Amino acid sequence: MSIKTPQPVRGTQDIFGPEADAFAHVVETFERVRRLYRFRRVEMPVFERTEVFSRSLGETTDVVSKEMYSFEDRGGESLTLRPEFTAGIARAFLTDGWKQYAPLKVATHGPLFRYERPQKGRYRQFHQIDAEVIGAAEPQADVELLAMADQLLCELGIADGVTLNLNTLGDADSRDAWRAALVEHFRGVKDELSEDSQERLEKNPLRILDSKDERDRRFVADAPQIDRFLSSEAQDFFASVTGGLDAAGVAWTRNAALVRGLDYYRHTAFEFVTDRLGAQGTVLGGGRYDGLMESLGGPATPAVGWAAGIERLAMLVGAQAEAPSDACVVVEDDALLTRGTAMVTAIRRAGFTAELVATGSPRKRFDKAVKGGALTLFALSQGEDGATVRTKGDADLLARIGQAIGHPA
RNA sequence: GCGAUUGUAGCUCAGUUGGUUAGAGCGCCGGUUUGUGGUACCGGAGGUCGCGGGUUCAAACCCCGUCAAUCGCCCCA
Repeated sequence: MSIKTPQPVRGTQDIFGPEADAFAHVVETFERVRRLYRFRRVEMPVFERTEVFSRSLGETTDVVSKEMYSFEDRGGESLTLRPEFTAGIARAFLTDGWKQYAPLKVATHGPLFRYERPQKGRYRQFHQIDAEVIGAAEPQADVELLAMADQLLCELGIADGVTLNLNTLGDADSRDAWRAALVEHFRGVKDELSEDSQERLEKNPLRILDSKDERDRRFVADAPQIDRFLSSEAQDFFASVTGGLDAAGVAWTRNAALVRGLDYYRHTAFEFVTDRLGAQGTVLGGGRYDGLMESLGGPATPAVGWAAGIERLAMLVGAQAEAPSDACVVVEDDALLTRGTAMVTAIRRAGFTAELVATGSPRKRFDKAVKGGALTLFALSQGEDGATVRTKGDADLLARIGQAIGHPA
């Protein structure tokens, strides 16, 4: 009587009907494209020891302290629901000896969990597709990965209005020098920056570059560029990536303000961005993370990868109209229910999609079936001279189904 | 963590300056009509107006709190 129905957990979603079909379409397209590029499928655990993520992300960041779903299991072990794929795959590469397969191209997809405030295209349980190349130091790996991403977006039909923003963070030395120059630059005008950016100056100065505040934008425009600090090796690497993209016919735009917060990122950083999703414009993002394996206690191992939110891709794809049923069997007289059951089963076994309508007022069942939108109808009714089957719909399909189930159309 | 907006039937929404028994469309259930037929009509079920206080003779409506959703900020692996 007074039992309260449990409400869904904040930030979770129940995906249904056309939206669920759009979701499935994204995953199916990803699976197909990933095979074209010969990326191998991996299935990963949904949870890991907390260190897998805390070591790779850095112990002190907000990300680790506030935005992970962590809990203790019965043995007192701290575990965490995966907030990303990369760290878990890197762990598996080390613990499962996948080095023997290097360079290893893998792809996966599934749910991820982040304790964040939900908003458009952002949920606490969300879903990503993911692709990684581990053990490949060459810029060709970056190019292949980006070409695959580009092809995926094209095949999903959402490439229009989506642009590939590309940047390089250089190697570790380049990056450190650039960072120091940025801090110096912004410290000079600290009082004129937004409150948020004054904080960022201490915690995460690179983030000032993509501040949305007008007060910051003026100073971002003439901030020092990474290019001035790139070693010649880093310049060569980036030139190879852009050259490869041009050769592959992948359009890109240089975005010198595109950064990554974590130190393990090196060289290539990229995001496919759209203006059609409000504040959550990044549709697919990734980069080269040559420094990650060492933070997990492994040997220096170059790697590059990307991930994309399935929900966001599905929103761009748009709700998919559900395919109509090939046939609908209508039982207009309850005496014919067994016959209707036999017929609908036969149709399905013959490989046609079919629905059975046999409930509610018999007189209204036919209308209900028509509204259901099936391509053909088989209506069973009891007349003066016994049971009759009336049909309606696409003549060719009626004939094929009729033949398959041994019933003349 | 912060801000804005929104919470009325299963869904989409009306609801006047606060005023009697809170409505419509769709959907659902039943009946009549039609009988190769997506029609039309009649009827029915379904709401503690998110929740809790307050103001008032009287609150869906005004005030406070709270919860939730949406969008944005922060953050973004």
